[in-house]
Amino acid sequence: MRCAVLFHLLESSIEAVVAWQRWSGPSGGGGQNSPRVVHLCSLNFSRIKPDFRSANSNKKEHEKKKVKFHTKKGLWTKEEDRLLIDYVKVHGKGQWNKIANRTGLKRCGKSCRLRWMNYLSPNIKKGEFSEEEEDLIIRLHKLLGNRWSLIAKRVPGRTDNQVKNYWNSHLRRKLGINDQNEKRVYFRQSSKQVKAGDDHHQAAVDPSPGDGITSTETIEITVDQSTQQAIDHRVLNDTQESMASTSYMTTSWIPDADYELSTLAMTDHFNGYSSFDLA
DNA sequence: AACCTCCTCAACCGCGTACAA
DNA sequence: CTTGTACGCGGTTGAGGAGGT
Repeated sequence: MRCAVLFHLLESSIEAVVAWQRWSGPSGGGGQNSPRVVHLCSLNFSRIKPDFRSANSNKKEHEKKKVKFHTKKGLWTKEEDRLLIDYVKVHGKGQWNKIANRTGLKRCGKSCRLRWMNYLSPNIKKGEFSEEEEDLIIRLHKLLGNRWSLIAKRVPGRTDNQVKNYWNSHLRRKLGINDQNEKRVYFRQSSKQVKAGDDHHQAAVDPSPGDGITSTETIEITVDQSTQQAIDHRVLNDTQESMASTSYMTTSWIPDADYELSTLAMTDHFNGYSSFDLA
């Protein structure tokens, strides 16, 4: 019994760390996607530039205005698609900003990339989501939250945009989630900081559909110091074990995505099924 | 048939990091 | 170190279609 509780707390702790990573980034949403790295024991902020936004904003405004006069917006026509497909056949993916010059297509590079990645690429599966895909998305979302790119990487043939849209239009309603009553669970730790410099020791965890918590409930779990140390120790050991066969151990730096997929495997283990089923 | 409402999803937007010059 | 460019991500928007009245 005590063991089961410990595992539960351990799982919660892992999810809290993942959630904190997700929630602690600079506001605006974009920063959590690129290959950010986290330190195994102490999270390191040195790679995050303090005020990069202001440095870039003027330049980007200028860029935006410049582009606005020349680029077309809105839905793509078949002819535009054909031009883009022909371009990729010849030049491959990348260099999206050069497409306009090379093909006469009046679209910005960003738009071209998006069109290819989300629609034209032959690897994309179209049509209805299967029950297996749906189940997979639900489970992955439970663990990773709105990290659509990470989720999409584990749903073959589906793009982050497809997964995101499917979640927002189908699964949210199916699971009874809406903006007003999205569940948010808080873990309070009495003696151990989850987040560097955070005196309140709180980490918000994404809503977990189907976990039996009603929509308006808030759960607070208080963990005493010794228990927390045991959890920390166990988390560290298990994480290191899971990484033991990889080169990550040589530096103890882990790419963000791999860290989370490792976490996924661990939590799957505690849930009673293997993450290999997910692939 | 006309109008309205709701839903879906492709596309846009803002912001982030990486990297080369 | 700064600047410019490229690329990637999540949140949001809005056109267009479906269904109801």
